[in-house]
Amino acid sequence: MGPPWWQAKFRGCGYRITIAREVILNTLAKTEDHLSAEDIYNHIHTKHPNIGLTTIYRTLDVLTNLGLVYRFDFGDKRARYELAEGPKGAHHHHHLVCTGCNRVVDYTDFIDAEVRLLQEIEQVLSKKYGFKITNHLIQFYGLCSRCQADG
Amino acid sequence: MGPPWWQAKFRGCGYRITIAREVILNTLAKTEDHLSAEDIYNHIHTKHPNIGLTTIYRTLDVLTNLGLVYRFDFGDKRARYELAEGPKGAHHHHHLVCTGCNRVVDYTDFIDAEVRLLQEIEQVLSKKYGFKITNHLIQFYGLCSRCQADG
DNA sequence: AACTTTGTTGAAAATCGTTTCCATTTGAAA
DNA sequence: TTTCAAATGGAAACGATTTTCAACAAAGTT
Repeated sequence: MGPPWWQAKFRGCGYRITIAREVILNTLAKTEDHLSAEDIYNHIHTKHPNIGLTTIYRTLDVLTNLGLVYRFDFGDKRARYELAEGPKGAHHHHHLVCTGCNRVVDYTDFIDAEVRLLQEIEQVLSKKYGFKITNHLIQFYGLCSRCQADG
Repeated sequence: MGPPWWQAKFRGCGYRITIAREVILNTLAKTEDHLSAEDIYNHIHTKHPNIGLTTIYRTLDVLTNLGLVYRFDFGDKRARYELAEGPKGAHHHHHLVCTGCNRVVDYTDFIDAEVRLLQEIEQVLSKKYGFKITNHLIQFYGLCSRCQADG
């Protein structure tokens, strides 16, 4: 197998491939969670004490701009990141967010119907408002069973 | 006509009706824009120099918790607020956000289809994940015509 | 009317995720 | 290797939002 799948995309944009970037990307690839910049820092720090938090923020910016990573806001005042689907990346999903404890559930139910409708809408909106639509966001908010119980 | 429609909801929760709250609510009711806390402060400040920014933040919290106001994040690092539909409030809509200039377009196209699908999904997700769903968010992101032109 | 309880307020200070600055290091093309 | 823009870490700056705290005001209670 050749070099990691994302390196091509990297080179094409004048970006360099560095250890920090590789480590950060791998961290995101290996988790199911929705990590914040600091989460990533903590995951990495033992093995790579020389990678600073600033670099993580900068790298996440780059990755987001490249479309390799999605940035989310789940209401807990910090950005959270998720690998966009790569070759064998996670399947497309949306989020169900608990407003009580900020837990996030990924769901794929109805994804097809959602995406189908979204594409239809995108087409209409593009034309009507002259937007070039690149992305969409769907999230549901509510209370998870535990938070309902806690009152 | 009786007292403003929202006062009932207010009293029922032990909240008091104050000038600040009335002014802030009226400001939101009179605009088409998506105002930030500071925007509201600026709108108000000439006529009500005694209403501080802190009060605005606090009031917006209260209004959001009461469900009278929705809080949005359009990616410009500050919360923006919009009156929830009241008696003759704005009709239900979703947002189209320009990632270039952060302009926001309200659209109502397909709203019925969107809401219908969302309700279906909500029902399934509620059951499957034990969530009590209270809210949803749909947004499209892209470049407005002006920002496309600017390259 | 005086008192009490409790919600509300403004100003200033604190918080905290994120960015910026800047001197130094590093990747990769020539 | 030489070269040079890109990338980095640490410290300082930023900026929206929250917290603190003492003063205030609205309803109820005597």
